[in-house]
Amino acid sequence: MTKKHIQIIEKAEELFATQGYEGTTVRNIADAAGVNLAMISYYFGSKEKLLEALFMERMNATKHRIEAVVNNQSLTPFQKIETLIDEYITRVEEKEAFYKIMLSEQVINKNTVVMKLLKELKLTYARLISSVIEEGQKQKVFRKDVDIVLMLTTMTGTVMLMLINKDYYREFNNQKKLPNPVFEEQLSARLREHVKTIFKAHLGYES
Amino acid sequence: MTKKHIQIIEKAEELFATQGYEGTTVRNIADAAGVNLAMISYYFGSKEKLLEALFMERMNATKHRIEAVVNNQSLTPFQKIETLIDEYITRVEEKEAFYKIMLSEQVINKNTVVMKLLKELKLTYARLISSVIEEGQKQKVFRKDVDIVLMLTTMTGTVMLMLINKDYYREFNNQKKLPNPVFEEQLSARLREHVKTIFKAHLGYES
Amino acid sequence: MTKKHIQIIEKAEELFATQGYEGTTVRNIADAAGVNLAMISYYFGSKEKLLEALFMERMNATKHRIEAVVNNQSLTPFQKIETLIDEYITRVEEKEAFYKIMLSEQVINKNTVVMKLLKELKLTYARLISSVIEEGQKQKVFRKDVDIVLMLTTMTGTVMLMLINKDYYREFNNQKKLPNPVFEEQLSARLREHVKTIFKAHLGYES
Amino acid sequence: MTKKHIQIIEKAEELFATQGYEGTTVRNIADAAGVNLAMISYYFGSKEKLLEALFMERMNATKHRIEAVVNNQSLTPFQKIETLIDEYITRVEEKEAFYKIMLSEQVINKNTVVMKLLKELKLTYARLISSVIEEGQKQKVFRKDVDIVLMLTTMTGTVMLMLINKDYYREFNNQKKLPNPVFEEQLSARLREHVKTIFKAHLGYES
DNA sequence: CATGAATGAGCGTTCATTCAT
DNA sequence: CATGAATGAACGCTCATTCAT
Repeated sequence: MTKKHIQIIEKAEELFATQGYEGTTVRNIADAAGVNLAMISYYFGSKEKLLEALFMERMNATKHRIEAVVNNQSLTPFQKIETLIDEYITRVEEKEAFYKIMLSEQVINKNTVVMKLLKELKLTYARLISSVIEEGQKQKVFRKDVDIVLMLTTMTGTVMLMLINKDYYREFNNQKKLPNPVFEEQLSARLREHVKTIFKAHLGYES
Repeated sequence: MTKKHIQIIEKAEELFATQGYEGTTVRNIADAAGVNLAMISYYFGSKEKLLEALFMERMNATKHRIEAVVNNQSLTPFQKIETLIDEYITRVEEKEAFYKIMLSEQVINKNTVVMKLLKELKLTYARLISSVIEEGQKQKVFRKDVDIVLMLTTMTGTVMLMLINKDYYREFNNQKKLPNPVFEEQLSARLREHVKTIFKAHLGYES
Repeated sequence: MTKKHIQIIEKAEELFATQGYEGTTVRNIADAAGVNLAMISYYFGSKEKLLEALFMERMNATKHRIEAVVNNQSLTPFQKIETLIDEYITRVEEKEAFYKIMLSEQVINKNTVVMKLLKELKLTYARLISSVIEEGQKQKVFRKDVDIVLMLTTMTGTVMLMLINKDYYREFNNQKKLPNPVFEEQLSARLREHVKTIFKAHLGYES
Repeated sequence: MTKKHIQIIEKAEELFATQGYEGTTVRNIADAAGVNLAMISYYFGSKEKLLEALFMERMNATKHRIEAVVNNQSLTPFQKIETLIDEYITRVEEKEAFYKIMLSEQVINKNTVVMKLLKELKLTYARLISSVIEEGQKQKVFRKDVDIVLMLTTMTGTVMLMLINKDYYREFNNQKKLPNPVFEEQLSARLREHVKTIFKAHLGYES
């Protein structure tokens, strides 16, 4: 990964998120990254491969973070769940653009390499969470009948939809005048609490 | 609305959902709808206007349904909320393609006519729900501190993400062999219950 | 020639003059004339044939006017020339649009029916003028060596270029504030005198 | 200006002159110039911009020629006028195609960049000529009341109309059998003499 | 004669990609 | 590895014309 590789990936991420994959031209990316147009094909092979590279990069980081939490022996199942929720929301906040692309790409269910990678990640993610849930069930702190995917769907769904509806949330709640960082922080806190509350109810534990 | 208008809109809906708006060509739509390429411009003016027509059509229907529920004097606030959840999920199940397009378009936050319509609809929707909530609060069956948008975000988020992750839900739960209609029905029921449970907890009422 | 025929021809004339033949669409004409789009093809056969009809109409009128002057036994050759100049300029002033189209069409030297008609008219015109010149030469009031086409070229060239450069003429001579009818009248008078002076010098007669 | 740029401009010039701007397709030009279709947009941005480039190129050359004559201190006003007439006719003979396009474009008085450039050039041209005339008037070799634009209109009109009526001139004068170069040379000489004679009469000088 | 609906052909333009240097 | 020039393919759209009614 040279410096230019990273520059290109970052600008591509930004543009794919704001204009869509199809709506972004290789020229757009080259211009934004300040590199020669032909370089993108040379470095990554194609526009599609650039998207793959971007996904690989971001998804690997995500995977490592999750594993770190799940394998952290010093945390109780309950703590792991709460940490995972926090980690997830933090990650989305840090990489908004990437998560928008991920969402878009999932809607358009093409049979691409990216989609296969994504599907694998999702299964891996669910299995890791599953192990945490089972750990909690053994310890009798979680309910028996937990629908993991449904629960994850609610988490990702809530966070994703909030991501794309942030402005509208702000408008509806008359918080347009609030400085952006303050609004973001408040929203983040509320979102975390909201998701955690849902999880608690669903898993049956009490904080 | 002639027959061909409808044909074109329906095929466009399908293709926009599966390939994205940008990923779908006017030729794709013309071929799928079995009409001449020029017809689409002839009828709708442009590809963009076709999308607008599609949104107008679908959003109007949605709006009327919601209003019917909210204005139904024979329902208690609690019943209205449950009916709205059911209506929403039913609507998404009926018009999967359209809701996928809506999701995609929201990610790419362009300043188009469609986006303006959508924003208006969302605000209208929230305001109607808001009136139901207030009604319930007056009757002291709902909590005082309810975050309407957050709640709606959870509902739409869960339903939307389930829409695009259905296959993966099935795979994770080893339900690949289940006949599709059965799976769909089970999922639908579970989803409705799940969302209603979250709402109950959030609004503070007991069924 | 029904009323609608004339309406169409007149609007077509206007549009062809201001937008060019290629730049004008059949729809433009139909809209401007307030008739159904398909009627133009039905009445005239095609866009090209409409242009032909327009040319036939205008050129016939022109031919009759010229013949009337040339065959007017009560005029001297000198009077005939002066009358022809006046008639020509009057005609151009009356039918500006048509003369613009004629000019445009001559530049694009396509082998169309229109062009053949136009060439014939030009030859007929030149032959009629020629007969007047010869008449004058026999009466020894005109020079022997007269280049008829060159002379006609100067007349039509001056009048045509003035037609398309009128505004610029006005601007250069600081007559922008002059009311349009006044400007037009002055210009017309000056143009007539100018062309007549050139003819006098060329033909060798004195007024 | 690369070789291909020039190739494209020259072929475009030819085609615009013979088929009109609207009547010429970008594909026509690409084929004629032996370049890829996309090259034209790649080099010039658009068909319109190609026309602009063509005008810029030709008009600059024209302007420089005129200025060289007007500023030539060794020439008397009378010589300048005669030289300008010769230069103009030579230029038109050399760049027939371009002058045809210029004429066509002026008829269709669109508000394009090209038209603005052209209007400027015409004013500049008139002002330069004007300075020569004034020079001659001070030296009392030219008349006091000279209508510069009318005079220029006659010159350009005569030359332009001769340009598009050359064949017809030949036919009327029974010179069809004359070899083309001979005809062209004779016509050129006659045209020059003709225009100069008109100017002499108008300006009042004697050669 | 009159017309709304329809269409094949072709328009100018843009795209991701390639390749000689 | 780096790049300006180039390109085939496809894009959305408009055109004059046709035809069933």
